[in-house]
Amino acid sequence: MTTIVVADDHKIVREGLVKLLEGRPDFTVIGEASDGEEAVQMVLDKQPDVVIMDIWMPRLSGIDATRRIGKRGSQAKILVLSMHESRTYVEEVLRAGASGYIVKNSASTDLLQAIDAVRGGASYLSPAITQQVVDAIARPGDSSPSGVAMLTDREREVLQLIAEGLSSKEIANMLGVSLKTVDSHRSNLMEKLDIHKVSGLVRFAIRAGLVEP
Amino acid sequence: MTTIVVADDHKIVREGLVKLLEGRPDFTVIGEASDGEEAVQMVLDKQPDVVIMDIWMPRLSGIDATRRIGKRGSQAKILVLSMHESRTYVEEVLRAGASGYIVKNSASTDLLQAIDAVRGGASYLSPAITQQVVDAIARPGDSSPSGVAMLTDREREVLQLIAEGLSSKEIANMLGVSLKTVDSHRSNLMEKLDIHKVSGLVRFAIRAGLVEP
DNA sequence: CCGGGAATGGGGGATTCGCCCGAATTGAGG
DNA sequence: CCTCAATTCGGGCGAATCCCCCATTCCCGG
Repeated sequence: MTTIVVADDHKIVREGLVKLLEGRPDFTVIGEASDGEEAVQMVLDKQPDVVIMDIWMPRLSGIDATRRIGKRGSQAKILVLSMHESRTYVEEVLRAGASGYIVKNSASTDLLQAIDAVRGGASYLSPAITQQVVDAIARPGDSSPSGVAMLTDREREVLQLIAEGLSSKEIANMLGVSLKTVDSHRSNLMEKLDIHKVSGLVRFAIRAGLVEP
Repeated sequence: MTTIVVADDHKIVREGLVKLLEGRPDFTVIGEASDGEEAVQMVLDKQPDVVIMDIWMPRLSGIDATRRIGKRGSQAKILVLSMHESRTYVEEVLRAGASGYIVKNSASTDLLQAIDAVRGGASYLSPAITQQVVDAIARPGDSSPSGVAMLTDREREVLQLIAEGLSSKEIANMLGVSLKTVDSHRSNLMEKLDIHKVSGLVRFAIRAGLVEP
């Protein structure tokens, strides 16, 4: 028996995934989350065997959620679901602690196969991206994917929320911290990225895969 | 004999195009422009038969430049060159008055063929995107390209420059108008699009194809 | 010929941003 | 144990943004 949590901001996608998973009697979906924060809470609460995590999510990206879950000591295996095949995402995701990366183009049988793989402690990467990962390993020198790696978890979160259009005050309320703290993070990440305008931050966040265009 | 103006912000691309065009003795490149403003001036000045126009350009996008050239009564046929194959761009471009749309992936023979076509008063669309245009025509109901159509030329320019990271003051200097005028345009376009944050404007401009991510 | 949209310009004010200065706490790692 | 990075929070200030109000000029279409 394998217990599963599904995290995706699109309800229809979630429902479709659940339907797919119901095809396997030994799979049980024990929870659904519609954003990163909710996913983290749910995983820590219900301790599933596997988490199917969308990479794009409001409030907290799938990458950050993955990072947090790992940091809190959960044993849940995380399988990241993405519509993109570019190398930068894959590296970020794996560095964040995910066990698998599967593109949304994959066949449903691939998804089931991927779940079995990560459940058993193995890794799973979609065929479409394995080659790119191999390429990345082949030349580890240029490991500056886009600059996101320079940022801390909190800074990445703040950057994402800025790019989503929230003001510092709104971000402060959402994260439950002071306006001044958000302002510090904003200053620090601007310094690190050497981008000093909102417009530049938004474009960077899009390129880095933190928000949708 | 066909006279041609080439407009592209990348020097190497321009030079490559010129080399390609030199293969045809009946083609003469009579000018090169590195941005939209320069392209408009040059076309009005030299009255070429055909303009090869990149869709991405600083100061003034290829779409806006096309729209202006048509408005000034020039008889030049405009062939838009783009690296993107998505439908929204094509619609915008054709609505702006271009005679052709060719993707940068095309073979050089296709480019020459396209020039001949527009020179003769015909239209040319890259094979890769014709199907998408047919689809768009098949269901004319959803003719809400993205909202850019609601904006005036000037507003689109200002939006592009905002998304490129310029402040209102810098935009005013670049366009040679008052800060207050830019501020007016900014307010008006935000009202029209119902987007009241810089981050939202940047994402919109990227989706609309005005700036690169 | 006249209305209206577009572009131009201006005053003023509330709010936010960007950056300067500072400091306390916490936790991971040498 | 001690250090350092991360995170938290504050005060203040100049600049920029955003949103009102307003006017003039020009040009296009009815």
